[in-house]
Amino acid sequence: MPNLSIGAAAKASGVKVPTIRYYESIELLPSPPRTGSNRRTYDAGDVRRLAFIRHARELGFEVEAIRTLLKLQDEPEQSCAAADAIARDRLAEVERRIASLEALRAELMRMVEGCSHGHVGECRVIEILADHGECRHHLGAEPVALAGGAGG
Amino acid sequence: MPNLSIGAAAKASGVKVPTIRYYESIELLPSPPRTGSNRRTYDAGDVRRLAFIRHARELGFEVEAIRTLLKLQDEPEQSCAAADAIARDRLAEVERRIASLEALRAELMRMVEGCSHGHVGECRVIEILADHGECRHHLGAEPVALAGGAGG
DNA sequence: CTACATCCTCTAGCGACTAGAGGATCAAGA
DNA sequence: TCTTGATCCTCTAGTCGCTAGAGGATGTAG
Repeated sequence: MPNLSIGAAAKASGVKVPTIRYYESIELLPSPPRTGSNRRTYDAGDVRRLAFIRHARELGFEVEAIRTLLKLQDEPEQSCAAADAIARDRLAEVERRIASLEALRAELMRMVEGCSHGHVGECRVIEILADHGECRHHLGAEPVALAGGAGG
Repeated sequence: MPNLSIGAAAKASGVKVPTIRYYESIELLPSPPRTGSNRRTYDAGDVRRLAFIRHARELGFEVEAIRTLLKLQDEPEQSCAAADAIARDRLAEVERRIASLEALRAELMRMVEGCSHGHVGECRVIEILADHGECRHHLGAEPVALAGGAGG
Protein backbone atom coordinates (compact mmCIF):
# COMPACT_ATOMS: atom_id res chain seq x y z
CA MET A 1 0.00 0.00 0.00
CA PRO A 2 2.53 2.64 -0.96
CA ASN A 3 1.90 6.07 -2.47
CA LEU A 4 -0.95 7.14 -0.30
CA SER A 5 -2.30 10.66 -0.52
CA ILE A 6 -2.27 12.72 2.66
CA GLY A 7 -5.99 12.11 3.01
CA ALA A 8 -5.55 8.35 2.76
CA ALA A 9 -2.66 8.44 5.23
CA ALA A 10 -4.86 10.46 7.57
CA LYS A 11 -7.62 7.88 7.35
CA ALA A 12 -5.22 4.98 7.81
CA SER A 13 -3.41 6.51 10.78
CA GLY A 14 -6.21 8.38 12.48
CA VAL A 15 -4.23 11.63 12.39
CA LYS A 16 -5.99 14.56 10.75
CA VAL A 17 -4.68 16.02 7.51
CA PRO A 18 -3.68 19.45 8.89
CA THR A 19 -2.06 17.73 11.83
CA ILE A 20 0.07 15.60 9.53
CA ARG A 21 1.27 18.76 7.80
CA TYR A 22 1.89 20.31 11.19
CA TYR A 23 3.99 17.32 12.25
CA GLU A 24 6.01 17.70 9.09
CA SER A 25 6.52 21.40 9.81
CA ILE A 26 7.93 20.67 13.26
CA GLU A 27 10.02 17.84 11.80
CA LEU A 28 8.36 15.11 13.77
CA LEU A 29 7.59 13.40 10.48
CA PRO A 30 10.07 13.55 7.58
CA SER A 31 9.03 15.44 4.46
CA PRO A 32 7.64 12.81 2.10
CA PRO A 33 8.29 12.68 -1.65
CA ARG A 34 5.90 14.63 -3.85
CA THR A 35 4.09 13.81 -7.05
CA GLY A 36 4.59 15.84 -10.21
CA SER A 37 1.71 18.03 -9.08
CA ASN A 38 3.36 18.68 -5.71
CA ARG A 39 1.23 16.36 -3.61
CA ARG A 40 2.68 14.49 -0.67
CA THR A 41 2.90 10.72 -0.97
CA TYR A 42 3.12 8.43 2.02
CA ASP A 43 3.88 4.75 2.47
CA ALA A 44 3.07 2.14 5.09
CA GLY A 45 6.07 3.16 7.19
CA ASP A 46 4.79 6.72 7.43
CA VAL A 47 1.38 5.47 8.47
CA ARG A 48 2.99 3.36 11.20
CA ARG A 49 4.96 6.36 12.39
CA LEU A 50 1.83 8.49 12.45
CA ALA A 51 -0.08 5.83 14.36
CA PHE A 52 2.79 5.67 16.83
CA ILE A 53 2.67 9.43 17.29
CA ARG A 54 -1.08 9.42 17.67
CA HIS A 55 -1.02 6.66 20.20
CA ALA A 56 1.70 8.37 22.20
CA ARG A 57 -0.22 11.66 22.10
CA GLU A 58 -3.35 9.92 23.33
CA LEU A 59 -1.26 8.61 26.21
CA GLY A 60 -0.32 12.18 27.03
CA PHE A 61 3.30 12.07 25.84
CA GLU A 62 4.51 15.49 24.80
CA VAL A 63 5.85 16.03 21.33
CA GLU A 64 9.41 16.37 22.62
CA ALA A 65 9.13 13.01 24.38
CA ILE A 66 7.75 11.47 21.22
CA ARG A 67 10.65 12.90 19.28
CA THR A 68 13.02 11.10 21.62
CA LEU A 69 11.06 7.88 21.38
CA LEU A 70 11.10 8.06 17.60
CA LYS A 71 14.86 8.58 17.61
CA LEU A 72 15.22 5.51 19.81
CA GLN A 73 12.98 3.58 17.49
CA ASP A 74 15.13 4.56 14.54
CA GLU A 75 18.25 3.16 16.25
CA PRO A 76 17.10 -0.12 17.77
CA GLU A 77 20.51 -1.20 19.06
CA GLN A 78 20.40 1.48 21.74
CA SER A 79 19.47 0.73 25.27
CA CYS A 80 15.84 1.10 26.07
CA ALA A 81 16.63 2.74 29.39
CA ALA A 82 15.79 6.14 27.92
CA ALA A 83 12.45 4.96 26.62
CA ASP A 84 11.76 3.34 29.95
CA ALA A 85 12.58 6.57 31.79
CA ILE A 86 10.18 8.53 29.61
CA ALA A 87 7.41 6.05 30.25
CA ARG A 88 8.10 6.09 33.98
CA ASP A 89 7.95 9.88 34.06
CA ARG A 90 4.67 9.69 32.24
CA LEU A 91 3.34 7.13 34.67
CA ALA A 92 4.28 9.28 37.65
CA GLU A 93 2.56 12.28 36.14
CA VAL A 94 -0.54 10.30 35.28
CA GLU A 95 -0.76 9.12 38.87
CA ARG A 96 -0.43 12.66 40.13
CA ARG A 97 -3.17 13.78 37.78
CA ILE A 98 -5.47 11.00 38.86
CA ALA A 99 -4.99 11.96 42.49
CA SER A 100 -5.75 15.61 41.70
CA LEU A 101 -8.81 14.70 39.69
CA GLU A 102 -10.15 12.49 42.42
CA ALA A 103 -9.85 15.26 44.99
CA LEU A 104 -11.51 17.51 42.49
CA ARG A 105 -14.32 15.05 41.86
CA ALA A 106 -14.99 14.82 45.57
CA GLU A 107 -15.31 18.57 45.78
CA LEU A 108 -17.55 18.82 42.73
CA MET A 109 -19.78 16.09 44.13
CA ARG A 110 -20.04 17.96 47.36
CA MET A 111 -21.12 20.96 45.32
CA VAL A 112 -23.82 19.38 43.24
CA GLU A 113 -25.15 17.33 46.12
CA GLY A 114 -25.39 20.42 48.29
CA CYS A 115 -27.31 22.32 45.66
CA SER A 116 -30.97 22.53 46.62
CA HIS A 117 -31.97 24.37 43.45
CA GLY A 118 -32.95 27.40 45.41
CA HIS A 119 -31.54 30.84 44.89
CA VAL A 120 -27.96 31.60 44.19
CA GLY A 121 -27.75 33.10 47.65
CA GLU A 122 -27.84 29.62 49.18
CA CYS A 123 -26.13 27.79 46.34
CA ARG A 124 -23.34 25.49 47.45
CA VAL A 125 -21.64 25.70 44.08
CA ILE A 126 -21.12 29.41 44.33
CA GLU A 127 -20.49 29.24 48.03
CA ILE A 128 -17.81 26.59 47.88
CA LEU A 129 -16.04 28.33 45.07
CA ALA A 130 -16.21 31.63 46.90
CA ASP A 131 -14.95 30.32 50.20
CA HIS A 132 -11.58 28.80 49.71
CA GLY A 133 -11.46 27.79 53.36
CA GLU A 134 -14.15 25.16 52.79
CA CYS A 135 -11.78 23.27 50.61
CA ARG A 136 -9.82 21.01 52.94
CA HIS A 137 -7.68 19.16 50.50
CA HIS A 138 -4.91 20.70 48.52
CA LEU A 139 -5.12 20.45 44.79
CA GLY A 140 -1.46 21.23 44.33
CA ALA A 141 0.38 24.35 43.32
CA GLU A 142 -0.01 23.89 39.60
CA PRO A 143 -3.37 24.18 37.92
CA VAL A 144 -5.14 20.96 37.17
CA ALA A 145 -5.08 21.77 33.48
CA LEU A 146 -7.79 19.59 32.10
CA ALA A 147 -9.46 22.19 29.99
CA GLY A 148 -9.76 19.99 26.92
CA GLY A 149 -7.91 21.81 24.26
CA ALA A 150 -8.42 20.07 20.99
CA GLY A 151 -11.97 18.94 21.16
CA GLY A 152 -13.42 17.50 17.96
CA MET B 1 -8.03 46.39 54.13
CA PRO B 2 -8.91 48.58 51.18
CA ASN B 3 -6.58 50.20 48.66
CA LEU B 4 -4.29 47.29 48.06
CA SER B 5 -1.64 47.45 45.39
CA ILE B 6 -1.77 44.82 42.68
CA GLY B 7 1.10 43.01 44.35
CA ALA B 8 -0.71 42.93 47.69
CA ALA B 9 -3.90 41.73 45.99
CA ALA B 10 -1.87 39.05 44.28
CA LYS B 11 -0.44 37.88 47.58
CA ALA B 12 -3.82 37.96 49.30
CA SER B 13 -5.65 36.08 46.52
CA GLY B 14 -2.97 33.73 45.30
CA VAL B 15 -3.35 35.02 41.73
CA LYS B 16 -0.17 36.26 40.10
CA VAL B 17 0.23 39.92 39.20
CA PRO B 18 0.33 39.48 35.40
CA THR B 19 -2.62 37.14 35.65
CA ILE B 20 -4.65 39.77 37.48
CA ARG B 21 -3.91 42.23 34.68
CA TYR B 22 -4.82 39.54 32.17
CA TYR B 23 -8.15 38.95 33.91
CA GLU B 24 -8.83 42.66 33.72
CA SER B 25 -8.00 42.67 30.02
CA ILE B 26 -10.52 39.92 29.30
CA GLU B 27 -13.04 41.68 31.55
CA LEU B 28 -13.28 38.88 34.05
CA LEU B 29 -12.31 41.38 36.73
CA PRO B 30 -13.56 45.00 36.54
CA SER B 31 -10.99 47.73 36.02
CA PRO B 32 -10.15 49.04 39.48
CA PRO B 33 -9.66 52.70 40.36
CA ARG B 34 -6.15 54.10 39.98
CA THR B 35 -3.97 56.24 42.17
CA GLY B 36 -2.65 59.59 41.04
CA SER B 37 0.37 57.80 39.67
CA ASN B 38 -1.77 55.41 37.63
CA ARG B 39 -1.47 52.38 39.88
CA ARG B 40 -4.35 49.96 40.32
CA THR B 41 -5.97 49.81 43.75
CA TYR B 42 -7.97 46.85 44.95
CA ASP B 43 -10.23 46.21 47.91
CA ALA B 44 -11.34 43.15 49.84
CA GLY B 45 -14.16 42.45 47.38
CA ASP B 46 -11.68 42.26 44.51
CA VAL B 47 -9.55 39.86 46.50
CA ARG B 48 -12.58 37.65 47.13
CA ARG B 49 -13.44 37.70 43.46
CA LEU B 50 -9.88 36.77 42.55
CA ALA B 51 -9.84 33.93 45.07
CA PHE B 52 -13.11 32.70 43.60
CA ILE B 53 -11.63 32.74 40.13
CA ARG B 54 -8.49 31.01 41.27
CA HIS B 55 -10.37 28.29 43.05
CA ALA B 56 -12.63 27.72 40.08
CA ARG B 57 -9.63 27.56 37.75
CA GLU B 58 -7.96 25.02 40.02
CA LEU B 59 -11.12 22.96 39.75
CA GLY B 60 -10.78 23.08 35.98
CA PHE B 61 -13.60 25.49 35.22
CA GLU B 62 -13.00 27.37 32.00
CA VAL B 63 -12.94 31.13 32.00
CA GLU B 64 -16.27 31.33 30.19
CA ALA B 65 -17.88 29.13 32.84
CA ILE B 66 -16.38 31.32 35.55
CA ARG B 67 -17.75 34.36 33.83
CA THR B 68 -21.22 32.83 34.07
CA LEU B 69 -20.74 31.89 37.70
CA LEU B 70 -19.60 35.39 38.55
CA LYS B 71 -22.65 36.88 36.85
CA LEU B 72 -24.84 34.56 38.91
CA GLN B 73 -22.98 35.57 42.02
CA ASP B 74 -23.61 39.23 41.27
CA GLU B 75 -27.38 38.62 41.12
CA PRO B 76 -28.08 36.36 44.10
CA GLU B 77 -31.87 36.30 43.71
CA GLN B 78 -31.59 34.19 40.56
CA SER B 79 -32.06 30.45 40.56
CA CYS B 80 -28.91 28.48 41.01
CA ALA B 81 -29.89 25.93 38.37
CA ALA B 82 -27.36 27.40 35.96
CA ALA B 83 -24.54 27.17 38.47
CA ASP B 84 -25.57 23.64 39.26
CA ALA B 85 -25.56 22.70 35.57
CA ILE B 86 -22.07 24.09 35.13
CA ALA B 87 -20.79 22.14 38.11
CA ARG B 88 -22.47 18.97 36.86
CA ASP B 89 -20.87 19.36 33.44
CA ARG B 90 -17.56 19.77 35.15
CA LEU B 91 -18.14 16.68 37.25
CA ALA B 92 -19.04 14.61 34.20
CA GLU B 93 -15.92 15.74 32.41
CA VAL B 94 -13.74 15.03 35.41
CA GLU B 95 -15.14 11.54 35.61
CA ARG B 96 -14.46 10.95 31.95
CA ARG B 97 -10.90 12.14 32.42
CA ILE B 98 -10.36 9.92 35.39
CA ALA B 99 -11.54 6.90 33.42
CA SER B 100 -9.20 7.76 30.55
CA LEU B 101 -6.29 8.31 32.88
CA GLU B 102 -6.87 5.01 34.63
CA ALA B 103 -6.84 3.13 31.34
CA LEU B 104 -3.75 5.06 30.47
CA ARG B 105 -2.07 4.21 33.74
CA ALA B 106 -2.73 0.53 33.18
CA GLU B 107 -1.09 0.70 29.80
CA LEU B 108 1.90 2.64 31.08
CA MET B 109 2.36 0.12 33.88
CA ARG B 110 2.29 -2.67 31.37
CA MET B 111 4.98 -0.81 29.49
CA VAL B 112 7.41 -0.22 32.29
CA GLU B 113 6.89 -3.68 33.76
CA GLY B 114 7.56 -5.29 30.41
CA CYS B 115 10.76 -3.37 29.90
CA SER B 116 13.70 -5.68 30.48
CA HIS B 117 16.30 -2.94 30.02
CA GLY B 118 17.71 -4.69 27.00
CA HIS B 119 17.87 -3.14 23.58
CA VAL B 120 15.15 -1.07 22.02
CA GLY B 121 14.46 -3.96 19.71
CA GLU B 122 12.79 -5.81 22.58
CA CYS B 123 11.53 -2.77 24.44
CA ARG B 124 7.89 -2.98 25.39
CA VAL B 125 7.57 0.80 25.62
CA ILE B 126 8.38 1.34 21.99
CA GLU B 127 6.60 -1.81 20.94
CA ILE B 128 3.33 -1.01 22.67
CA LEU B 129 3.31 2.51 21.33
CA ALA B 130 4.07 1.28 17.83
CA ASP B 131 1.46 -1.43 17.79
CA HIS B 132 -1.87 0.13 18.39
CA GLY B 133 -3.51 -3.28 18.23
CA GLU B 134 -1.92 -4.24 21.55
CA CYS B 135 -3.95 -1.58 23.19
CA ARG B 136 -7.23 -3.24 24.05
CA HIS B 137 -9.01 -0.42 25.76
CA HIS B 138 -10.22 2.65 24.02
CA LEU B 139 -8.93 5.98 25.22
CA GLY B 140 -11.66 7.90 23.48
CA ALA B 141 -11.72 9.96 20.34
CA GLU B 142 -10.44 13.16 21.86
CA PRO B 143 -6.89 13.48 23.09
CA VAL B 144 -6.35 13.04 26.77
CA ALA B 145 -4.88 16.53 26.99
CA LEU B 146 -2.95 16.42 30.17
CA ALA B 147 0.14 18.11 28.91
CA GLY B 148 0.54 20.41 31.90
CA GLY B 149 0.17 23.89 30.58
CA ALA B 150 1.16 26.46 33.10
CA GLY B 151 3.66 24.68 35.29
CA GLY B 152 5.05 27.15 37.80
C1' DC C 1 20.86 60.16 47.24
C1' DT C 2 21.07 55.77 45.91
C1' DA C 3 19.41 51.29 45.34
C1' DC C 4 16.07 48.38 44.32
C1' DA C 5 11.41 46.75 44.36
C1' DT C 6 7.28 47.45 42.30
C1' DC C 7 4.41 49.34 39.06
C1' DC C 8 2.94 50.68 34.13
C1' DT C 9 2.06 49.41 28.89
C1' DC C 10 3.08 46.81 25.15
C1' DT C 11 4.26 42.92 22.27
C1' DA C 12 5.49 38.26 21.58
C1' DG C 13 5.76 33.50 22.94
C1' DC C 14 4.26 28.82 24.76
C1' DG C 15 2.02 23.92 23.13
C1' DA C 16 -0.40 21.53 19.91
C1' DC C 17 -2.93 22.21 17.06
C1' DT C 18 -7.35 24.37 14.18
C1' DA C 19 -9.57 27.44 10.85
C1' DG C 20 -9.84 29.94 6.88
C1' DA C 21 -8.29 32.41 2.57
C1' DG C 22 -7.18 31.78 -2.03
C1' DG C 23 -5.80 28.94 -5.41
C1' DA C 24 -4.35 24.35 -8.06
C1' DT C 25 -5.39 19.70 -9.31
C1' DC C 26 -7.88 15.31 -9.58
C1' DA C 27 -11.76 11.91 -10.42
C1' DA C 28 -16.21 10.99 -11.97
C1' DG C 29 -20.36 11.86 -14.39
C1' DA C 30 -23.23 14.07 -18.31
C1' DT D 1 -15.39 18.19 -23.33
C1' DC D 2 -17.25 20.39 -19.62
C1' DT D 3 -18.55 20.69 -15.03
C1' DT D 4 -18.93 19.66 -10.35
C1' DG D 5 -17.06 18.79 -6.13
C1' DA D 6 -13.56 16.62 -3.45
C1' DT D 7 -9.02 16.93 -2.32
C1' DC D 8 -4.73 19.05 -2.33
C1' DC D 9 -1.31 23.12 -1.84
C1' DT D 10 0.70 27.32 0.96
C1' DC D 11 0.14 30.83 4.02
C1' DT D 12 -1.43 33.47 7.94
C1' DA D 13 -3.93 33.98 12.02
C1' DG D 14 -6.61 32.24 15.79
C1' DT D 15 -7.43 29.20 19.99
C1' DC D 16 -6.70 28.97 25.54
C1' DG D 17 -4.83 30.78 29.61
C1' DC D 18 -1.60 32.54 30.66
C1' DT D 19 3.94 33.83 30.91
C1' DA D 20 8.09 36.44 29.69
C1' DG D 21 10.47 40.31 28.44
C1' DA D 22 11.39 45.20 26.85
C1' DG D 23 11.59 49.76 28.27
C1' DG D 24 10.23 53.08 31.26
C1' DA D 25 7.97 55.47 35.60
C1' DT D 26 7.26 55.54 40.43
C1' DG D 27 7.58 54.18 45.40
C1' DT D 28 10.21 53.00 49.57
C1' DA D 29 14.13 51.98 52.68
C1' DG D 30 18.57 52.94 54.26
